Amino acid sequence: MPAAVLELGPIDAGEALKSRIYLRLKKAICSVNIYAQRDELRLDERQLGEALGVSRTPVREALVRLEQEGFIRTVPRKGAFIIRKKKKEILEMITAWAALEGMAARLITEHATDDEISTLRRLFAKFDQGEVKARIDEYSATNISFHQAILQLSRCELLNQLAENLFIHMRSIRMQTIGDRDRASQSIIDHMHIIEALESRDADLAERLVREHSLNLETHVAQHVTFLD
Amino acid sequence: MPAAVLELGPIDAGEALKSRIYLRLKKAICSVNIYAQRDELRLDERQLGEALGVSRTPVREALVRLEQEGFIRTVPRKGAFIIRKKKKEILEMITAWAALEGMAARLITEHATDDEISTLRRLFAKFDQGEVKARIDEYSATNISFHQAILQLSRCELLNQLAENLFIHMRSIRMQTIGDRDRASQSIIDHMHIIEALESRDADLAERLVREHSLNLETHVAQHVTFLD
DNA sequence: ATGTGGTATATTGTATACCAGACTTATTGG
DNA sequence: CCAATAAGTCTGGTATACAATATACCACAT
Repeated sequence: MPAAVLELGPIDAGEALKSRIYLRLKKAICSVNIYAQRDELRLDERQLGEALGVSRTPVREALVRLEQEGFIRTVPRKGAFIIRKKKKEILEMITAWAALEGMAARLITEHATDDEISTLRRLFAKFDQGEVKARIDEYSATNISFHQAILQLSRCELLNQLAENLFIHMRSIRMQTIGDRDRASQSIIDHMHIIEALESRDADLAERLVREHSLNLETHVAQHVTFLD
Repeated sequence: MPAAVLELGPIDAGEALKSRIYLRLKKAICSVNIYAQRDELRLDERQLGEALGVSRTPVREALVRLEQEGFIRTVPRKGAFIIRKKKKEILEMITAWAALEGMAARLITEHATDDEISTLRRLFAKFDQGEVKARIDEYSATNISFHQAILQLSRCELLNQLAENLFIHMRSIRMQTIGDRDRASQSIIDHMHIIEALESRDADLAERLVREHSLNLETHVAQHVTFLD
């Protein structure tokens, strides 16, 4: 008598508690506007464990991960504090981001198909030039999608991952600066030039445009962002 | 009676146990030639704790950090295994490295003093062209110093840190490939061109030379390194 | 002989207990 | 009243105990 053959996917036994706690905490930390608080928020292990219904052990392991990623800072015998990034650090992140995304653009000119590149153009199809300012929130989301798409199309997992890690920290900055002056209008123009460079497979130009686009943000933040520090 | 004033360096009470364990394990992992082993090495928590004279708890927290940095992989209920990098992953690391170091070179042309740049040249003063092959180990060390110096002179802490993390994983690769063919001779020529570009404050040229130098390594690894996978 | 299933063992995941350092507060001496 | 010190509490660091699960081995049945 032959055994029955059932279609069974592997059960999700994995994802340990510590990983789920890590994700929960990360989301919670990212959604707190740290810069509105007067001083750095402390995370109490016992309190967190109680709130999540677990013991301190997995909470601590999640905290170690968050520390390693730069979200929190643990001071021996004092506790874990959500890090408030210094302006200098934000600027450095944008610099590193510029380097990574520039390389991604270069790779796209070498590896991506025309079809893939055309998806970038379609992202902005729903925006007419004039509309951008009116639908600023929607545009901000599209803007973020554009940059993530660049990284993904590079087909370089590591570039994507490194940039994503930086991006999480910069997310709030990006959203708060997109509305400044006429940055949104300029942004969409830059993006179109980048797309054109990618379409014409001009690696040097694409890299330069992407880099300069990011470094413009850096200059803007350096000059006009005041809520840091 | 005045208390005696003793010259005491600050005791290393700060650095928590988990951090010291982390460093020890990291060093140990890096010094193992993983690619010589037949299959992935497993790290036994209890055994490690016993060897270090501590309990499993701080060992586990060190392992979490190592996992997050990509040195090990922990499988639930099975343990922690030293990761053997795939060739594809090594190539991606070199790509990301090229992007970061290229940006560092660009920053140097903008921020570094002539004096700082001249320290790069002095690194190679002790090598005559012909000598390089003979003193290959010494040159390999100098080579590594050169690249680290580029990152440090950029004055961008983050670039330096990101690149350093990549570098640790690539260290063994770099040392094993420097001896191949006439890579060492070509290397020193490339380095001199890079230094010249930095001295003439040509940002675009310096970035390009640095990037191409790294991407040459990538091509070499892609073509000639066989002990991965 | 081989394959299936159960049990024993080893090892990780989680919880708890205990310790040490830091901050707070109260008390005492000036 | 102020300052300094000591005690108490709070919190993180570490160790240990307990639970869950994977692996290996062995017995039994086919």
